Amino acid sequence: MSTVEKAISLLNFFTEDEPEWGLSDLARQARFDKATTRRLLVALANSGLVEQHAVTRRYQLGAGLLRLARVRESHFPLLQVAVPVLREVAAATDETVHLSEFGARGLVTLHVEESSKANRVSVATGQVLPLHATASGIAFLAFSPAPLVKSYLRKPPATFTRHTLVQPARLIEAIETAAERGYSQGEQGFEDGVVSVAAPILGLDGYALGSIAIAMPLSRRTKATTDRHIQAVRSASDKISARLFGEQPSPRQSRVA
Amino acid sequence: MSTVEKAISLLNFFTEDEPEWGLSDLARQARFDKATTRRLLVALANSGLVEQHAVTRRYQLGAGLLRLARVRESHFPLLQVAVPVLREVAAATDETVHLSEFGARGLVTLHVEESSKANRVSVATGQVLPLHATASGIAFLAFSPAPLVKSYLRKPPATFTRHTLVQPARLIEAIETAAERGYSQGEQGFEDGVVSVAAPILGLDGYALGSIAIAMPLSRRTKATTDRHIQAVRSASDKISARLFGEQPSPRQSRVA
DNA sequence: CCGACAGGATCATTATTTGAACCGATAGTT
DNA sequence: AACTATCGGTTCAAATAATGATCCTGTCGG
Repeated sequence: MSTVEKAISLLNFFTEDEPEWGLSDLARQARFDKATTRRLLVALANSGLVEQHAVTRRYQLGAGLLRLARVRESHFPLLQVAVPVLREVAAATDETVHLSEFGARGLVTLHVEESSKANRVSVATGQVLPLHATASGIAFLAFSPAPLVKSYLRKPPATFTRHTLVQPARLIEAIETAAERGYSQGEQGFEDGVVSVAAPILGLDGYALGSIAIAMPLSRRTKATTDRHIQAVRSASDKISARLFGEQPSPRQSRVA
Repeated sequence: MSTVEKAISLLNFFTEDEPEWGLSDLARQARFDKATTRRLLVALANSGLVEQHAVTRRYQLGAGLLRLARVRESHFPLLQVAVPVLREVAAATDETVHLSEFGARGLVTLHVEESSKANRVSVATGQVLPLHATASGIAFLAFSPAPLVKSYLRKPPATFTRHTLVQPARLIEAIETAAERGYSQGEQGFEDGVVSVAAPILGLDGYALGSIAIAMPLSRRTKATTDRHIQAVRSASDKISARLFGEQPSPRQSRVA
């Protein structure tokens, strides 16, 4: 881990739930030396990525992030474009809808619109979704370049529930079905009692850059709702791609077999 | 400059106007060695702060920034709170309104609402405002801890126009007037032909954390508009503080003399 | 008054970063 | 077809920056 990566890894300890850290606390949590942690924080503070409260001496994320995030969004307005669409879908289905993007850390949840029902599926922003165990992941893989899929399949997949697909043959089957149909279905692969449908969000090159999914408790599933969700998730994904690029990218399914 | 600071400084080359960079270009611009630049970019990419386009090999800001910016905003929603207020002020005055926050780099412009008039003042987000030469800066200094003000006054101030206040005595006078009145007025101190009024945005500790300003071309100034702008900027600043903290912080003027 | 823990500073040791040179690929130019 | 100029990316000895045990100081609660 390079020094830079260490410094940035500190940023990831700041969350909605714990937006402020004291030096010693953070050092313990990150398992860095206190002096090291402090030097990294000072560097981050000099760059405006964190700020230190003058009185409490605690650290929090800095204003510099706002500018950077804004630049990113103005160049590639995924959130701006997708969030309203997610809202629509959430309103229409009243189930939890989430958007994820594939990046260095994996398939990361970027935004969640939760159902208003008491019995609902909760997903945390920032959470990394295992590709083989979630509908989002399968939808993503189904429209990814073959090398990426193959290299992912080489690693032994983690088991989360009794339903997690772990045999490569079954996984490949799921990916191919999703590639044919343009959407995927999750069957309690990540969490017991949760089912979901997902569609890829395609980039201009025709490969998936992320996915959108609707998740619901198994207890509420019926043929009718599933069908509606499939419709909703597919048209939402199309809408997002179209609004991002001004045109509909032509899909490039991965042929794994 | 630490390695971490170098890496983060690379991020600042990505702007609305130049959101993508090739390796060699960026290395030249940042005056780092190509190998160094690449290692830093790889570290940033591993952390999700930049992304590399698989085909063009060019780099752009990454999705990780969105999550971090969101955490920051949910903890301290300055933009969420202030932008609507700025919009109101801009609509009411039809002049350029801008918000700045004090951080490591200085007083940084966070958001701008521009006037709809053809002849208007333009301010760039991300721009650092010299404290002694702008209304925003004076308003900020007038409500800053005395040590900060004193250490700033020690440095010889830069001259931007014939009107820039550079004599310490005059500067102190301006700061004290602003502290008394609760707002400051800029008289072409930074740019010829531009006048502005600004008010501090107070933190819970009573010290300024930034400021809000209305800027207009000198040619449009009248006693009446100035008075309206002063009213507007003061009530906007109060509103922002109140919405941020749920109460009105009691101001702490700096006593410099 | 004391102990515990906080944030911060120091500096010899150590490990990471650095950059000139190099590679292979691509795109004009002659 | 050969030449040239770039590009992104890699290598490795030399140089520099990061590290962490230790110390300092202030604050809090008992």
